[in-house]
Amino acid sequence: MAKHERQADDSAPLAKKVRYDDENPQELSFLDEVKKSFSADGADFGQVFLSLIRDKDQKDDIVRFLEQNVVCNPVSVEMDAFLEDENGSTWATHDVDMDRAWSDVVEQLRGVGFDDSIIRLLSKPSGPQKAALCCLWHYPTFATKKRYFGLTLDRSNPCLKYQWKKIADNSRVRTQDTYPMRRIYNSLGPQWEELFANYTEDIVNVCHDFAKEALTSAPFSIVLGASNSKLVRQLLDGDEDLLVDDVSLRIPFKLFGRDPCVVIRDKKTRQILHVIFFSYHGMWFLVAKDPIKEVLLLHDLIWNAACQWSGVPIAQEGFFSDRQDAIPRDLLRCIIQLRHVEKESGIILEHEEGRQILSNYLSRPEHAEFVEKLRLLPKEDSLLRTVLQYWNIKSLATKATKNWQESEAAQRQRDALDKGRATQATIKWQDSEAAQRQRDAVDKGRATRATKKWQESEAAQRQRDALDKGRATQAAQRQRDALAKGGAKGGAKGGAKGGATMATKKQQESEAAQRQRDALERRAKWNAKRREMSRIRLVARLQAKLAEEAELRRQSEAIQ
DNA sequence: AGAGTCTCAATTAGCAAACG
DNA sequence: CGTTTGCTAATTGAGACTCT
Repeated sequence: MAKHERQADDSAPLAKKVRYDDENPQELSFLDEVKKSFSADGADFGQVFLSLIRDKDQKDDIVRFLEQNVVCNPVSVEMDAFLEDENGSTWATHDVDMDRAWSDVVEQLRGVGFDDSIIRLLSKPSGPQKAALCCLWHYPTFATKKRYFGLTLDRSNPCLKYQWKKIADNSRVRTQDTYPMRRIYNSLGPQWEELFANYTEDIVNVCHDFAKEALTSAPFSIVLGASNSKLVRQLLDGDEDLLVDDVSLRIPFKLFGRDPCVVIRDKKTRQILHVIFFSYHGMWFLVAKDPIKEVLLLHDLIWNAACQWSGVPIAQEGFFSDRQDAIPRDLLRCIIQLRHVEKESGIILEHEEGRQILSNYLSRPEHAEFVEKLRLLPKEDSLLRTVLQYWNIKSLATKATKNWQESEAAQRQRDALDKGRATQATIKWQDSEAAQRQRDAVDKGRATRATKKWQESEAAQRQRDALDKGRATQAAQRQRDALAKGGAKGGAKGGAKGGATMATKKQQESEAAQRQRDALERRAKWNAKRREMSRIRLVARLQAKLAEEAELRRQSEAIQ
């Protein structure tokens, strides 16, 4: 501790800061950073975005559109409260108009063949029916705490969490899935056909109508993901009364092959009715596609402008841009997440897709050898699991180094493991649910070994061999001991007199059975006592050890 | 003397934490 | 997530050991 303070007193960072302050009295704000990056201008994010628009008339139209009042019925409930209601049998209410619209959709889906087992997997839009901003996502997955009767703005899902964190208050935001059916994530999309066969078209139509209603009832929208980007243009292009007008921007890249903004006009009056932004899906921020700084900045700009114009408070102006350094760690979280889905569904992620997600990581020269091995992996084997195992090998290598073993982290782990063992040995822990689960597991293990399948398995054979080996070792040891003692002692064992007492009368038989039962009972009592004693000894041993180490630490600290 | 316990080995399953 | 260590308990069985 004192060391740290001394380091701080060395005032190296302080000196640097003073120098920095002298040269640069004002640190670059995030808005300035965005402006500089796109050579743009403006006093806020909305103005900066407008300054990027190439067509002057289009820009003026948008400015006129922005002067209109935003009509909205914000919700007044806690929008994530539904996550706590684990056994609810219907969807949480945010807004009565939305409830009406939603039950209508549910009825339509029921009408085209959905039964209750599928209905409960539907995810209802969050927020008001009449919203200032609409965030349109693609479809919900099983990566959630609330799989039945869930809502779209679900912060227990890694992707939706991005919206939850970016936006401080979603009460004016309608967050909706184009396809509200919970499906296992797949690169090919939801694949309705396999589930709904002949009804697919009807179902898709219901979803599309609802999605279109969401977009056309809000003045501003953010549409997420490549599939949605294509679909939304299609839906609105197909409307006779509407005109989709691309907004050309002065930026050096495209999103989904286009500019990330369109305005929707009334075909007759050419008046702007909606402004729609396109954004990468949350998954894009999770995986290690090389995150070009400008793309991240543009996402912040789009979301900030959309929020500003619709009167929605932003939590972090630079939320997407600031994530850059977090990507390596998030890649692992992402893989764990995907592996979780694999295990749950039993469906293995396509190797090609996995390679894409990992492309950044795998392209590093130190992994070349591993990449070669990965190429040979049979396609029915999980790529994710293989990668995790690879990571695990590296983790073991680290732990095998003297450096790690002597580190504080290693000491922390040793202490923690001791502490864990001590808690497991306490009476309190043994009464806990975890202990019960463990006991159940022991039973389960026993049951497994009782099966014919296990007994005929290779593992069982290995066990039998090991037992034989153990016995042989013991026999050899005995022989050596006997020889060492001089051999004379080895006595005649008692003869086999078992058969002689074979009962001839029923009474004798029952008495023998009784004796046997008594013996078993006595044995059980003894066992229990023995377990209790060993438990007490263990607790004492561990506590003594912990106390000893604590004392040592105390002493060494005192010396320092 | 006889009842009860312990020993060797590997395996089942779970828990406590750490790392990648 | 997957893997590690060292603990919980049980199983196999024969022989040695301990307690009553």
